Amino acid sequence: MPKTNIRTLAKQLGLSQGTVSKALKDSYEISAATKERVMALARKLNYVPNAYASSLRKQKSKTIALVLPEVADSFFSVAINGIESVAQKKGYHVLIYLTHENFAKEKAILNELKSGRVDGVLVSVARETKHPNHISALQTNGVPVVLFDRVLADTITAEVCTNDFECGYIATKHLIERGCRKIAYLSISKNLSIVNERLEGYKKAIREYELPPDKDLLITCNNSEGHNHAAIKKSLSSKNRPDGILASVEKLIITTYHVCKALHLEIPANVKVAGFSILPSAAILSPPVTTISQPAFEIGEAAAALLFKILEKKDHGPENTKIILPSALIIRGST
Amino acid sequence: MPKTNIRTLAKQLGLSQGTVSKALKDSYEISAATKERVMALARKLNYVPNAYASSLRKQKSKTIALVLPEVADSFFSVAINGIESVAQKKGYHVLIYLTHENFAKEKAILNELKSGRVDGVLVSVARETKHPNHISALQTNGVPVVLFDRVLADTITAEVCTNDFECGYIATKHLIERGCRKIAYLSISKNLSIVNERLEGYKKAIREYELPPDKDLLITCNNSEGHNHAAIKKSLSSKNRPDGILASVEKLIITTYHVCKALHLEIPANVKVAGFSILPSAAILSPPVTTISQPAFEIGEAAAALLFKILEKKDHGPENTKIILPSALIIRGST
DNA sequence: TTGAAAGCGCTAACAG
DNA sequence: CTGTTAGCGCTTTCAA
Repeated sequence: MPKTNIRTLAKQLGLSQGTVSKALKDSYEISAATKERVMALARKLNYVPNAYASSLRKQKSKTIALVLPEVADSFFSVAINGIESVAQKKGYHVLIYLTHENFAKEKAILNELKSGRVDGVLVSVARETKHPNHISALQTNGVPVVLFDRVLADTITAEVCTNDFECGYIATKHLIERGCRKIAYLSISKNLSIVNERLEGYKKAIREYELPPDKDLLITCNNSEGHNHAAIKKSLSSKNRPDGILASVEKLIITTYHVCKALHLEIPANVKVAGFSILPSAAILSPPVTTISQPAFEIGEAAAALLFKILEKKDHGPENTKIILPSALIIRGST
Repeated sequence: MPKTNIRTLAKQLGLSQGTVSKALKDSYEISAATKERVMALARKLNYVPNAYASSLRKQKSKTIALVLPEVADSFFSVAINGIESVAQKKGYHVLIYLTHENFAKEKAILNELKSGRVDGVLVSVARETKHPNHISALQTNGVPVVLFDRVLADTITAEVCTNDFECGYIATKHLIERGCRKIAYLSISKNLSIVNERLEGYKKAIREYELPPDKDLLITCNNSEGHNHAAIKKSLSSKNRPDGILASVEKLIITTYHVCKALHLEIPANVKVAGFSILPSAAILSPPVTTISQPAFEIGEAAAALLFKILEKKDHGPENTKIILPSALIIRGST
């Protein structure tokens, strides 16, 4: 069965391609009767327009790309929902790419996206990413970019993120007020601005309460579960072990719990734990973990909405808009 | 800056479009010298081929679609990783669509995918989906489909899933051996074959141990967290409350834990809980939850690999292959 | 209100 | 080894 295309329809109806094309999109130029005939046959033959022919001709793809470090993280899974819901409403398709926190891969992916395959791109950068050059390169090619959550410092890109500095501060303050004096901060990157914002908030609280700053309390984790487990274990086994832990991402909370379990350290008696996360199981962990809970769905939604705003050029110069949505500290048993 | 395309390159090099095209794909017909010149200019002008022009011409898109009920579930997030890793290796792009368990949406999405936008489709069906008609329709249109995890009974589609019947049986048997006599099964659908397979395994164990079958113990949940919470709560509050619970999907485990907490029911003393899940936090819940752990990454990988096999028509008739990967019962504190 | 024709950027068959 | 040419299926002037 040969695919039915516009030509097939046109031939069978004794019309020209152009007329059929216009009829299919309900153009005002076409008579109601003709439209009816065209629609009827299209339905009958189950005509589906070829997406790429149309994209090629119109130079737009009705597709956006979503570039993520990973997907097995509650934040990102929920953010995808927000993004997808907006895209679906707009009739857009979503290409998903995972960088696995790898900068080279991220760069390669963004470079490929210059191909006209997408009209715009949403990015949450990898932990290894330091410079925005690959992002600017894409923008220079006429593909708008919106960063979300994992944004880059000092870029002129549109961005949606949360109040990381403030949350780092509030969470640390909370730990201090619950009696912690040696609070470890678990980072996943030395350069990621979001992680550093949280760290700066942490430092501000430390300063404010005049706790001794301690380099050993700043633990840089990475993408290897084994490495992270070892690093946290080392810290929690040391003589000078921390009595509080602030995890900058979800998986580090889980690793910390595992380490505490292995070392028979009681949470919160021996060490208090808080972290950035929207784990649905946060409240039923043993003990329930205090979290800084990000509005993941809303961030995804806002990022997608902003991208469409740029695509539709409604607003004047939304290319540099920065949107900040607030997170909330949810205190539970671990602190 | 106008986009550089093949014509631009050809003009600047004094070559024909055809030659440039061939040179770019390293065709044996082209001299090394010419290739060098073409490549050099392409690099210099940062030439990126237009994906849609090529797709239109070759009638293939180097793109697959991934149609999922949801993404905020450990199983699906990890499966995406498996799928994406295979796709990336093959140089394919991945379009992601969420049905939110809604059949009409699933149908609409699959219908759209007849547009030539993708070369193949991976589907895990919605809880509402009963018939495979919309899937066959896509296949009839020449788009191969592979179902994974949430497969459909009695289809002639390629499928990758796990040994659900056996796992339902083993998990139920385990609960019985730990002393349960009234085991509730939490379903998310009356028609989903995967859920029913698990249920049949459950029933087999019940029969084998001659426990009284009880309709009230079969609790059908749905997509509404509120409804599920209420249904489970009602059951666990009843006089005849179950002493064991088998949850057919991850989120129902979490809901069950929340309900037990609210009702002050001790797990495992008052009620034992097990469920299908690969929650990374399973071991640090309070108490750690016994799970039937599916090889999510491998399932995703296998599904994608099977799809590519079909696309490449290597094998003879893989269109009807059924692959079953085994899950494992991981016994923890909740039972 | 409809038709004719050009062309989006690329590929592939065929000719030279 | 390189060039010419004819589309892939659709949209969009412009003409009728």
